[in-house]
Amino acid sequence: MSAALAQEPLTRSVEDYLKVIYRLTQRGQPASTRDIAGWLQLSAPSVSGMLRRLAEQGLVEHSPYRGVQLTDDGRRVALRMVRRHRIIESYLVAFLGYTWDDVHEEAERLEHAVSDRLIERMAAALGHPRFDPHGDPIPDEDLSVDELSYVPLTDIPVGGTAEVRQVGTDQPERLRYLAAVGLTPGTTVTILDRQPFQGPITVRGGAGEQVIGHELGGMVLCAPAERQEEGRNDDAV
Amino acid sequence: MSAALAQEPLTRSVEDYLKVIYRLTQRGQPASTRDIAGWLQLSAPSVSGMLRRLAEQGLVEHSPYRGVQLTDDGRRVALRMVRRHRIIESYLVAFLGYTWDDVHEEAERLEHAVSDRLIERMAAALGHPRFDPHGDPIPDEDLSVDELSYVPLTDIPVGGTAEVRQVGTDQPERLRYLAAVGLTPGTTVTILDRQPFQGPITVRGGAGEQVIGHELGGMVLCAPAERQEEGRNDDAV
DNA sequence: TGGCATGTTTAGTTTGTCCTAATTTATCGG
DNA sequence: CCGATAAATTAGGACAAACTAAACATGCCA
Repeated sequence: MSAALAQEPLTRSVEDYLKVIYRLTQRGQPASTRDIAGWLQLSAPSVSGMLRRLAEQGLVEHSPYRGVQLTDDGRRVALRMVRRHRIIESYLVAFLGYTWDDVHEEAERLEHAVSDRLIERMAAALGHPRFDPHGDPIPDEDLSVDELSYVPLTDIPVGGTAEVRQVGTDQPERLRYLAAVGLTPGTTVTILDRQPFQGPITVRGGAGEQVIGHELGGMVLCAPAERQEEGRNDDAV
Repeated sequence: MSAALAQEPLTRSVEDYLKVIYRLTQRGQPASTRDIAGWLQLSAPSVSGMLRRLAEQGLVEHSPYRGVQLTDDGRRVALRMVRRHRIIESYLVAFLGYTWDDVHEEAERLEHAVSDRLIERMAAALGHPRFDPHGDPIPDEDLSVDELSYVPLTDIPVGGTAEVRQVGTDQPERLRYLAAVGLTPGTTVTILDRQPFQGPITVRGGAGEQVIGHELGGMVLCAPAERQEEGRNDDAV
C-alpha cells in the first residue's frame, strides 16, 4: 500500500493542483504543464516548480518534459476534494437557495476549509446522494466512484432519444443557458436534426424545440434511450 | 471617513490577527504583543512584524512598546469576522447537529472561506439571530453590535437570582462541563453560597444544586433578576 | 537530417508569514 | 535615580508559492 506518511496538512495550492491533475488525467494520458497552468491560471514555471515539490512528496509521478500522473496517494487526495466539492454543491443547492450555475465558486473555496465531519453531516442531510446538481458522480466515503460512460449529445443519431445525465462544465453562463433551454440532468430529449461540419443540433426536450451549437452539445452527456422503454436496472433480458 | 482602499483581499493571517486584537481591546486598553502571540500561538517577533505591516495597511495603530489598537477599518474587518464566526456556529448547531462545544473549531476555518452571500443565506435560514449558541451577540449586517454588560456569576450576591446569558469561553472541555451542570444561556440560577479567597460557588439551577470553581464562575455572565419579576422592556417605572 | 516552433525547465526575484538569536526599551524596587 | 527583569523589537533566515527572463528539449517538416 501507500506510505501513510506523517500527513502534515496539505496546502490549498497542493489540493488544487491535485484536483486539476485528476481531471486532466481522467482519460489515462499524463497531464501537461501547460494544461495545468491554463486551468489554474498560473504561469508554466510556477507549475513546473510545484510539480517537483509534489513529486518529492510522493503525490505525483513527474517525467520532465513528458507530463505528470497521480500516485495512489495523490489520487486519494484528489478524490477527497472531488467528493467535498460535489457534496458542498449539492448541499448549497438543496438547503441554501443556490442555483447550479452559482455554486461552483462557493464550493471551490469551501472545499478546502470544511472538516471531514462536516462533509459527512452534509452528505447525511442530503441522504447520501450519488450525483451532484450537474450530474457528476460523487465519490463515496471510501472514495470509490463509478465513472459511467455517457454519450455526448453530438453522438446521438438524428431521430434518437436520450436522457441528459451530466453537463460537463462549471461555467455559469453555459449552465444558465443549458437550464434555459431545458438541458438539465433527467430531461429526455429527441434529436431532430444535426448539421455537418460541427454544425448546430436541433433537439426537442424539456423546453420545446431548441437549436444548440456543436461545442455545447459535446458537453451534454446522455444515456441513449433503450429500445424498450423499461428496466435500466434489469440485467436479465 | 476611512479610506476605502482598493481592498485587495486580506489574508487569513491578517483576519486572525484583527479578530484577536478586537477581542483583546474590547475593554478599551491596547493589546500587547505578548497577549496576541499567546492567543495566536505565535512567537512575539512574528507578531511584532505583523503589527508593523497591519499599521502600514491602516488596519491598526501601533505605538511600539506600548501596544496596538484597531483603526475603524481594522474594526470593520474584525467585526465582519465575528459576525461570520457566530452565524456559522449558529447554523451548524441549528441545522447540522453540532453541539456548542464542538462548533468553534469548524467555524474558525470556515469563517475565512465563506462568501458574504452565503453568510446572509445562513442568517436568513436562521431567522437573523441576535445571539449565537454561547450567548455572544452577533453583529448585524451593517456590523453594529450591542455589547451588553452582564454580570459574572462571581458578582451575584449570595441569595440572589440571575439568568445566564453568555458563557465567555470557546474551550470544549469547559463548555461540556457547563452544559453538564446546566449553566447554559437562558437558565435561571440562584446563588446559594460563595466561599472567600476565590473559593467555590454553590448554585441552584437547571441541573439541581452544583458547586463550581471561581474561575469558571467568572466566565458565566448573567443578567441579575429584577426585584419585581416583570417587564425588563419597561422603561417607565 | 537539420532547424524551428512549441512547450518545459532552470535561474533568479518577490511577497507573505513564520522562526531564533540578539538587542533595545520600559518599569519597578530599592 | 540606577540597575534588574520583563517585554518588545530588530536582524537575519527559511519556506511556500507565485513571477519574468533565459536556457533547453522534443518532435515535426522540409
